[in-house]
Amino acid sequence: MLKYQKIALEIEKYITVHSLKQGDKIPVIETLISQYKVSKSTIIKALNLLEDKGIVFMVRGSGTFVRGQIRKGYNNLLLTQDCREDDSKNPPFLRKIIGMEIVRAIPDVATALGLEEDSKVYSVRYVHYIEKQVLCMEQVFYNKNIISYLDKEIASESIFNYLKNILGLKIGFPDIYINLDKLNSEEASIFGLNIGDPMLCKEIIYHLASGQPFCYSRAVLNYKQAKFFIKGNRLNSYI
Amino acid sequence: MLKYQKIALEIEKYITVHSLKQGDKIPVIETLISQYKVSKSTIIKALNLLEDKGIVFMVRGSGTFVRGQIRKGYNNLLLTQDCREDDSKNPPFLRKIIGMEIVRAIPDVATALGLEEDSKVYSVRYVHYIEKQVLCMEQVFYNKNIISYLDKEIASESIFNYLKNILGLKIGFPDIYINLDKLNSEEASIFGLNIGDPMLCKEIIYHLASGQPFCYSRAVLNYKQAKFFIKGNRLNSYI
DNA sequence: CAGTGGTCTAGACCACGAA
DNA sequence: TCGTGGTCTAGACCACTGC
Repeated sequence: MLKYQKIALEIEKYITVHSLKQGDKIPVIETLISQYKVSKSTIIKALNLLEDKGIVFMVRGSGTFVRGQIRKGYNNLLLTQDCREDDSKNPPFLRKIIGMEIVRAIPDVATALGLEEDSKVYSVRYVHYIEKQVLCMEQVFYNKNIISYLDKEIASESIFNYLKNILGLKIGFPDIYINLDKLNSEEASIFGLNIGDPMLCKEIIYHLASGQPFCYSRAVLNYKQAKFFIKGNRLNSYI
Repeated sequence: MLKYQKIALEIEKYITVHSLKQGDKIPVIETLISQYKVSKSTIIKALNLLEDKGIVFMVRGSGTFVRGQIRKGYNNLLLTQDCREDDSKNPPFLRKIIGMEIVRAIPDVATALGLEEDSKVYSVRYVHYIEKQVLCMEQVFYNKNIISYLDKEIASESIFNYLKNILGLKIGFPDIYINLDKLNSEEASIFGLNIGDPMLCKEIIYHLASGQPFCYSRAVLNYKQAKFFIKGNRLNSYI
């Protein structure tokens, strides 16, 4: 683990153990330099990392401060393809595989993964539950040329860890798409909602570090649970 | 304008004028160093900026490459409180003020802006159109202690430019919240949709660079137009 | 093993906020 | 004016990709 990542983690821990709240100040850069015995750039890089994650904000001439918590019940839109973060404050989150097969890519899937139509892909279907209520139905496609082997056991755990640790793949960046529609009859019956009720469709295309897309996830979410937040940064403020 | 920002802009322009596509390589860092006559760190900072904006991705040992374009009809979720980016490829985007007044903050607004209940705030209501169709209804609240004067003329233009350039305020970071619901009768009639049809509610709390919230926007969007994308980065990939 | 991105350093100098 | 964050430099050294 790199120095600046490690320092970022420790500062994050510092904020937790001191129960710092929105607006509380964390030690100044000079202090952190002598505490961690690294150069100024390294400290700034660590703090920038925390700023990008929405944990602190830095004010020139004044200091570095803790950024506020988010409304209850909202989930980080950027973090996972899941519907809810699984932390101790929220009710437990459950995921079940309801099917895994090798299929031929339909046009949408082929486009997302940059493949020829009818190429072989793994298809894995999940249902996500929260307190026995259906939250989200997800279908995930993996490019079989890249992930040559997959089974139900691997798919039940963290596939991405398998890809990283066992296959040695390097995960890069996701493209995320959001749109709205009405539930069809099949979806409505699974969610226990009515036909025509709102639903949110969240599609994610994951790329390897090399830029090649390898995973396409399409999730349909129960509108009552589809609550998300994003902590923007300076970049996102150019109105 | 800072060196690294300027260089980032020029590289962005370079990509445009050379019509570079997904996966195309841009000049290596050494080349950019001698071209712009700056240090390596400055070039890397410029490229990191472009990477954060989702314009390029960098692969160690290999090079820096252009990141792909996004599906048509989808809008950047992070960029504005508006519903659609106003570029030449999309149909023109129109915004109309339908009311401006000074009101007392109701609890939701007071919480968002960190004010006492019943504090004075500006309320500005907009309707956003796309090709004569109603896209989005937005109500924006400004803390009157920070923005002491506002009028309809200013509110019709870019308020944020007014805040930056005339009032000298420094804009910081936004908190963005997304949730779904059904249209009520009033909303349905404005959109020309049916009661109970889906809608997306997008709330944004804008903070000054000092961390103080100064603006709270609540927008209700036509579900047929509520199509968004986000270009994630490495950070967003820890599944 | 050459080419390329990435980390880290030490230090000069700048820009901004608060007193 | 002083404390604090931010830019920029020059260069050493490291880590990964692809030939």
